[in-house]
Amino acid sequence: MSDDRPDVAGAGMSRAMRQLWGRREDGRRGPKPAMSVRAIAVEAVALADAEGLDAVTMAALASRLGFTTMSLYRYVESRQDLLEVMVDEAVGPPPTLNRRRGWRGQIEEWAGAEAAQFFAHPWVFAVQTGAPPVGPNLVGWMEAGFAALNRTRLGPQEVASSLLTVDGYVRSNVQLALQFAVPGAAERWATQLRSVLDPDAMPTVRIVLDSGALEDGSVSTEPEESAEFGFGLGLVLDGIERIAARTQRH
Amino acid sequence: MSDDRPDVAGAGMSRAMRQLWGRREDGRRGPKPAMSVRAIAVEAVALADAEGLDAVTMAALASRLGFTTMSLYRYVESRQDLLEVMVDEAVGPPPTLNRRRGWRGQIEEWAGAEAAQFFAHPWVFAVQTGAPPVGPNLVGWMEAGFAALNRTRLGPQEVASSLLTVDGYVRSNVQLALQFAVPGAAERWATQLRSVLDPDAMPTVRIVLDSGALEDGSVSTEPEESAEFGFGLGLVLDGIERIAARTQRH
DNA sequence: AGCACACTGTTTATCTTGTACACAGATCAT
DNA sequence: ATGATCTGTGTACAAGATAAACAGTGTGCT
Repeated sequence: MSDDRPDVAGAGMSRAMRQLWGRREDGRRGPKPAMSVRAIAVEAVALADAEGLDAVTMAALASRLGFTTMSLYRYVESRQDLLEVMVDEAVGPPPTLNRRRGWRGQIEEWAGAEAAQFFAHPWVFAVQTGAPPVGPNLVGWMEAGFAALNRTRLGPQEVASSLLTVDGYVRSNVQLALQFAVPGAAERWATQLRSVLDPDAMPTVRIVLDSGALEDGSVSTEPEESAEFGFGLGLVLDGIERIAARTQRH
Repeated sequence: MSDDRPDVAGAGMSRAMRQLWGRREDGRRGPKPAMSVRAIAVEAVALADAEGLDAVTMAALASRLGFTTMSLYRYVESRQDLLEVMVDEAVGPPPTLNRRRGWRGQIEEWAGAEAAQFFAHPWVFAVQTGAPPVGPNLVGWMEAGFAALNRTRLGPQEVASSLLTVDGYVRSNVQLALQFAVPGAAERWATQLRSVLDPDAMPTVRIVLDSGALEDGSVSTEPEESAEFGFGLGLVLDGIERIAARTQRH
C-alpha cells in the first residue's frame, strides 16, 4: 500500500484528509468516484446545521446524497474521520485580515470571525478530536493568526502560545454563550441553583447570581457585538500587548 | 409526582443531581437502595480513568458494581445523566485557597488545581454538556473562584467574565497539552503538516513549525510547572489586573 | 396486625447504529 | 485484450442504550 509510505505527502493522515489537501492518489484505475470528500462534507455540515450532530448518521447522510450507506466508506474511513472532515469544512477558509490594521486589530478580526463560525455551527464543539487538527482550513486559520501576531516582537514560541490563548478564549466564550442562548436557559439555571444553594456555604455565587450578571442579556447570544466578548478578549490582548512590549525577538 | 413541583429544592435537575446535593427524597417506602449515585460515580470515574470514556458502558459499569445493567437506571436517568454526574465527581471538591495570598495568587492556585484535575481525568473534555453545569462540586469551584476575584474592585459582572476567561484558558491549554502528550504526537503532527504544506501559501506556520515551538517539550505534559501554562495565564491575569485597577465597584 | 402502595433490582426484548465482508461491474496499465 | 484495481451495493452482524413488565420488600396507615 503506497498509502503508508512515510515519505509521501500527507503520510499518516486519513485518505479523506489527504484528498482535502488536494493531493492526488497514486493508482488511478477503476471507475471514477461519483462523489468527493468535499461534497460529502458540505452535505454533512448542512445536515448537522439543520438537525444537529446526532442526526448525522452514516445512513441519513448517504440517503441525502442518494447513495447507499456503505458507499461513504469509500471516501471516509469511519464516522470519526467524517466528523473531523466536517469540522474543517465548517470553520471554512480563514478570513482575509485587513492589512491596514495593526496586529491587535487583526487579531480582533480573527477572533470575531472565529466566533461567528462557531455560532453558525455549534455542533463543532461536540466533535471530539483526539489529535491536533490537520485540515487545510484549520491550518489556514493558524496561518492567518500567526501572521498577525508575527507583526509583534514576539518570538515563534510566544506567537504560538498567544494564538492558542486567544483561540481558547473564543471557544470557551462562545460555548458558554451557546448554552445560555436557549431562551430561558439562564433563568432556569439560576433558579435551579438558588433552590439548592446553601447561602452560608456559597455566599459569593449567590451574590453574582443575584447581581443578574448571568441573566439572559449579559452573556450575549450574538458573536462579536457582545460586550462580554469584547471585554474578555481585551483582557487577553492587553496581556499579549504587555509581553510584546518588553520582549526581544528571539 | 412531587419530583416535578417547581418550587421544591432541586427542581428541574435530574434525580441524580438532586441526590448529589444531599436533598432527601419524599416518599421513603420500599427497599433501601443498595447503591448510591456517588458510589456509582466513583466507580465510573475509576473505569474512565483506567480504560477511557468509551469503556464506560452501562453494562460494563453495572457489572463492575456487581449489579445488572438496568439497575443503574434506578439511580441515573440516562447515560448522559451519568456522564454529567461523573464530571462533577471527577473535578472533585474545590481547593481551599491560601488566605494569605492576594487574589492573583489565589487565582493562580485555582487555575493550577483545575488543570491538575483535568490532567488526572482527561476524558472530562469528551463529555458534552448541553446546559450550564449544576453539580455541587462544579458550583463549589465557581464559589472559590468568585470569592478570590471578589477581593478585587471588580463588579459581579466582571468577576463572572474574568473567571470564565481563566477557566476557558485552563481548559483549552490542558486540552491541547493532552493532545501533544501522547509520545511522538507533536513530531508526527509536525511531519504531517510539513509533508503537505505549501511553503509559499503558508509561510508563517512553517516558521513556527521550524522554530520547534510546538515540539515535544514546549507544550508541557505537566500541569502547573509548565512555563507555557504560566505564560498564558499571566497574560490573562495581567489583563484582569489592569481592568481591576481602573474599575469602580458597581 | 394487616394491607396497599411505593420502591427496589431483574429479566427480556427491541431499536438504532456503525461497520466488516464479499460481490458485480467499470476502467485503465501493460 | 486482460487482469489488477477501484467503484458502489447488499447482506449481516455486533455493540449498546433503554423501554416494559415483573416479583420481591419494606413503610405508613388503618
